[in-house]
Amino acid sequence: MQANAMSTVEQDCGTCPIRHRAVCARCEDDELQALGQIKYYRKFEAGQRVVWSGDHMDFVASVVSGVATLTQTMEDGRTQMVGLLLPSDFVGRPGRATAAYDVVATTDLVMCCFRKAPFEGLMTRTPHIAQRLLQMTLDELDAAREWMLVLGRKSAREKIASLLSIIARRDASLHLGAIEGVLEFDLPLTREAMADYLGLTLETVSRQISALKRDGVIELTGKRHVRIPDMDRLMQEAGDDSDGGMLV
Amino acid sequence: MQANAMSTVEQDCGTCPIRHRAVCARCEDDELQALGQIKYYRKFEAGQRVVWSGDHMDFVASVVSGVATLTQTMEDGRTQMVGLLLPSDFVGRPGRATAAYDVVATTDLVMCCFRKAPFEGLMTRTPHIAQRLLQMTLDELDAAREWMLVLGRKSAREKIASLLSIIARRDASLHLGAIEGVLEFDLPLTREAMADYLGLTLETVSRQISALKRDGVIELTGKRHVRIPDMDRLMQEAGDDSDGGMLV
DNA sequence: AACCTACTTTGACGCAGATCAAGAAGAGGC
DNA sequence: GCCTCTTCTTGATCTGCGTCAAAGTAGGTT
Repeated sequence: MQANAMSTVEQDCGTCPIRHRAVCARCEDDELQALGQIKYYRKFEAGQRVVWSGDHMDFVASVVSGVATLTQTMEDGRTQMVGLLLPSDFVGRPGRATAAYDVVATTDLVMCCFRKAPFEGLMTRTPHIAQRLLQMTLDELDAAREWMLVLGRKSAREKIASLLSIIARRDASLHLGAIEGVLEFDLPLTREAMADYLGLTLETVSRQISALKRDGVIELTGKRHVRIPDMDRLMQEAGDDSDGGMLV
Repeated sequence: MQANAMSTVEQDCGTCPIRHRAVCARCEDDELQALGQIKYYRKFEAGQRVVWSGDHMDFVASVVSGVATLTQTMEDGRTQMVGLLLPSDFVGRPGRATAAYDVVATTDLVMCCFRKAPFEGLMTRTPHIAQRLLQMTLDELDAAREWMLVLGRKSAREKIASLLSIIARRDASLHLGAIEGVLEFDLPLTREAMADYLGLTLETVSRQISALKRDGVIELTGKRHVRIPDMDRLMQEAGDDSDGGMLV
C-alpha cells in the first residue's frame, strides 16, 4: 500500500526544472556534485501517500514536479492541511528522526531525495545549502502565518477566494503568461482537500464555489478548470484588498 | 505614543537569562563578543507597540524577558495573532527591509536588539548563528502548523484548553517546579488577546473559561491566575490526547 | 451500452459561536 | 470614601456553517 507503485527516474541537475528555486539553488558546481552523490529520485502516483506521520524518516527531499499536501490528523479523524507542497518546496526536517505530518501526493509527483545523514553532514560544511534552507523556511513561516489569518478570521467565501487567488498567483508565476488580464488554471485539489486546507466541510466549499460562480467572480469549465476574469475582484473577495492600484 | 517610554538597560551575556536558548545559544566567546558590539537593549512597558507592520526595520532582536504578540490585521479591523513571543524568541527577519507584522508588548518587555546590517554580515560569517536561527525557525514553523490545526478544526472549548496547556507547559519548563502534579500560572494575555489568538470573540473566550472552571478542569483566582489540578484532563479537553501514559 | 466508483452539487435543518446589550469587578486617581 | 476606565461576565437573539440526506456527473471497466 505504501510505495508499491514507486519507481526510479534519472535526471541531471543541469536540466532540472527547479534548479534555481530549490534548496540547492545557491550551490556551486562542486557542491552540486556532492549533493548528486547522495540523491535519488522517487516517483509517486496521484493519491499515494509519501510519508506517514510518526514514521522514521531517512531522507529529506525537494518536490520536482506535481503537488503534495502536508496534513495533520487528530485521533478522532479531524484533519487539517498545514502545507501545500509545490515544485521546489522542501520536505523533511534536518535534525529530526520522525515525520511530524502525513505527506500525500495529490497529483503525480516526482521528488528529488537526499539521504538524511549525509545531507546533514553536507549542511554543516556547505553554508550555501543552510542559507537557502533558512530563507525557504522563513518564507514558509510567513505563508503559515498568512494562513492562520485565513483560518482564524475569514468567512467561508473569503477562504475560498483566498485559496483560489493563491493558486492563481503561483500558477501565473510559473506560466508567466498574461498576468495583466485573465488567469486560467486547473485546481490541483479535490473539494475535500480544499475543505481540509480551509477548515471547512466539503459541502460548504462546494456551495461557496457555486456562489462565486453565480456572482461572476470565477468561471468554471468542468469541475476543476477555473478562469478568473478579474483578479482584483477576486482579491477583494478574499479580503486582501491590497488597495487596487497603489497610485493613479 | 510609540517608544516614548523606552529606555536603555545594560546587561552582560555571561549572566543573560536566555544565553542558552536564544539565537546566540551556540556562539563561542569570540562570536559573542562580535555580537556584543552591535547589540543594545530596549525596554517597553505593557501595552506599548514595539513594531508597526510595514515599518522599516533596522534591527532584529531576541526577547529577554516579558511577553509580546505578533499580530496581523485586515483593513476592516479583524485581527489574528500569529505568534506569541516569549523569552529567547527571535523577532525580525534577516534579508527583509520592512516588518510584516505588528509586535506589541503584553507585559513589560526587554529586548536584546542587533543592528540589522551588521547582524546579516555576521550571519554569513558565523555558521553558529545561522544554524541556530534555522533550528529556531523550524521550531516556529512547527508551532505555526500546530496552531493551524487549532484554528481550523477545534471547537471553542478545545481552543481554550489548547491555549492553556501551551502556556502551562512553557511555564513549567521555566519554573521547572512540580511537573508531576498541580500547575499554576498567571495568564499573560487579556481575554481579547486570547480571542485574537484563537480566532474567537472575547465573549466566547470568557464563556468557555467559565465553563472549564465550572467543570473543574481549571481553577481561577482573580481573573488571571490559573491552577490546573489535572494536566492530563486539560490535555484531553484540548483534544491532544497524547494517550496519557505511554506505558504502564 | 450498462454499470461502478469517486467526486460533486444541492436541499433541509440544527447548533456553535457571533452579535448586541447590560452589568459586575477591579485598579488607579483624587 | 467616590469616580472613572478598563477588563470581564452573563444573557438574549441571530446567523453562518455543519450535519444529514439525496441526487447528479464524469471516467473507467466489462
